[in-house]
Amino acid sequence: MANQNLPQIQPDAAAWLGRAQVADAIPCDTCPVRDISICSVLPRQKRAEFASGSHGRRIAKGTVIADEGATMTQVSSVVDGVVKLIKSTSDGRQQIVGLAFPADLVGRPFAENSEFRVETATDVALCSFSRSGFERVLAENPDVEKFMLKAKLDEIDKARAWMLVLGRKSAEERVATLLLMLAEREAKSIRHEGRAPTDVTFELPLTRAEMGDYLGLTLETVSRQFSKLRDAGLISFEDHRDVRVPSIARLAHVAGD
Amino acid sequence: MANQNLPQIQPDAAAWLGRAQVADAIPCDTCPVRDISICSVLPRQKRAEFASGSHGRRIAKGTVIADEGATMTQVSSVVDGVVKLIKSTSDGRQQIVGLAFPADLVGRPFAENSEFRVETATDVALCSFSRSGFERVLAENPDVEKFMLKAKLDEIDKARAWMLVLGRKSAEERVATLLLMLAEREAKSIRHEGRAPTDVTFELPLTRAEMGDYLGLTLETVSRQFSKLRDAGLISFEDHRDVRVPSIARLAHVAGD
DNA sequence: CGAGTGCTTGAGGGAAGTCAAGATTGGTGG
DNA sequence: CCACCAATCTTGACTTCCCTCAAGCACTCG
Repeated sequence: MANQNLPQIQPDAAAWLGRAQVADAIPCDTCPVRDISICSVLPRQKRAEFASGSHGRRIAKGTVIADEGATMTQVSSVVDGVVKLIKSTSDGRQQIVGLAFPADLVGRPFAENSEFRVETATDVALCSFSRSGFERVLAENPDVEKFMLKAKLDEIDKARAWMLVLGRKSAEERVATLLLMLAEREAKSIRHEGRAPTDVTFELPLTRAEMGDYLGLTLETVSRQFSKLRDAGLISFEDHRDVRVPSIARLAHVAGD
Repeated sequence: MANQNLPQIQPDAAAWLGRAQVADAIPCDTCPVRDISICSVLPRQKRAEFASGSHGRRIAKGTVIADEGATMTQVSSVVDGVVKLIKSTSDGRQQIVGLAFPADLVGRPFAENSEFRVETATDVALCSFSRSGFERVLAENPDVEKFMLKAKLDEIDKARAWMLVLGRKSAEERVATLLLMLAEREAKSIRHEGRAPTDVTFELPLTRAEMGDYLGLTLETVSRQFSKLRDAGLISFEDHRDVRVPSIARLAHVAGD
């Protein structure tokens, strides 16, 4: 019960930002999510403000953007990487209650404090508004508000779908469900010419411990289920981080629902 | 694993509506949620349309308003009673992924089909728009859209908070968390003169099986935990449905987070 | 090359699930 | 009004799945 993967030390973001290979921010016109993120409905001038001098600014893996219960003054769009939303009990158990992928928004308009810890799972690129600035944009641009409402309605559906995973699925089904979600995301992202592939290879954005925290399992159970799925031929590994899913359909079958 | 509380037969709503004690709908001007529901920002004329000739129309307990995956043409505000949102696996396991209380909205604008089954847990009173009508109201009334966005942002926070319950809490903590939620709701509702009480008595809106489905437990485990909490003096029963919580604070302590 | 981090695997235990039997309650019809 | 039936709830005995604790391996980075 008093288990879990306690908060890790947070690296020095400033130092990280100085590292050569990540110094460059992503400009709007080559932004990978410019057509599907909130920017697609943002007036040109507001978009410039959103990116606020540092289009797609880089944040190191493991950086805590906001603590649970703490003030959060920014609303951001994820341009690249994965962000974790984490809730904890007083005795240190923690649960990842959401993941934000590119084009998703993190931050909470109309509320002073964050309901959960917001922490980068990978190196991340963000575009940010101040919360008040974002609220002003919402009030002045009906299209933006409608976009946000639709996005949040989708987010609720996804959160509720995950409640079925946490409440009723076996360890094997949970792990398969997560892999399926990542595999489908990957398949969709590479459906350039023609249809989406059924055989995909991708890098896991989370450690075993993080996957446990997302799935309501321990890291050992996650590891065991990976081995089981590997032995059953449903997945294979290059190394611990790179997975191949030869048949998304077969994986979906194991995932349950 | 292949457990769970299968769908019950749905009573004849028409017959039910004919019953004497429930024939009367609730008119707007005595509506218990007129100041806090979406009606508080709805123009007078739209409000009349929302209630559409049958202000606070009555629906029998156990009625399925929409099936998982089926078309849902209405968006409704709960005036009285409790509505369950249920997701299922193919083999019949089910999870209540949300409860809608008075002033909450049920239904999904901007989507044809419902992501989950929507079913009344108690006798319920509703006000409804057609989905298309509701979308029009949203487009034409920025205040309404803003109200909806804020409501949905709160709903996401609540759904995420519940993910911590499902992913990381023990059976005892889960049951205590549910009781705490209901007790706090009750305390808030009767804080007429002065402050909210710390000792409350209320009727459980769900059966043991339904509570199990909400908490990711079996009905037997829910029952056992009730007995345990009773023996510990944290709750007491009039009968199986009426609970007294003598100290909300003590219950909150057991609930964890 | 040693320390740190992340991952895997094994052995054992415990919390919750499953199966089963009764008790209680509430609704219905005689 | 009472008797019966179905639904709901409680409790017990047993089982199982996942957690806990522990050891060891692989890879990366000073």
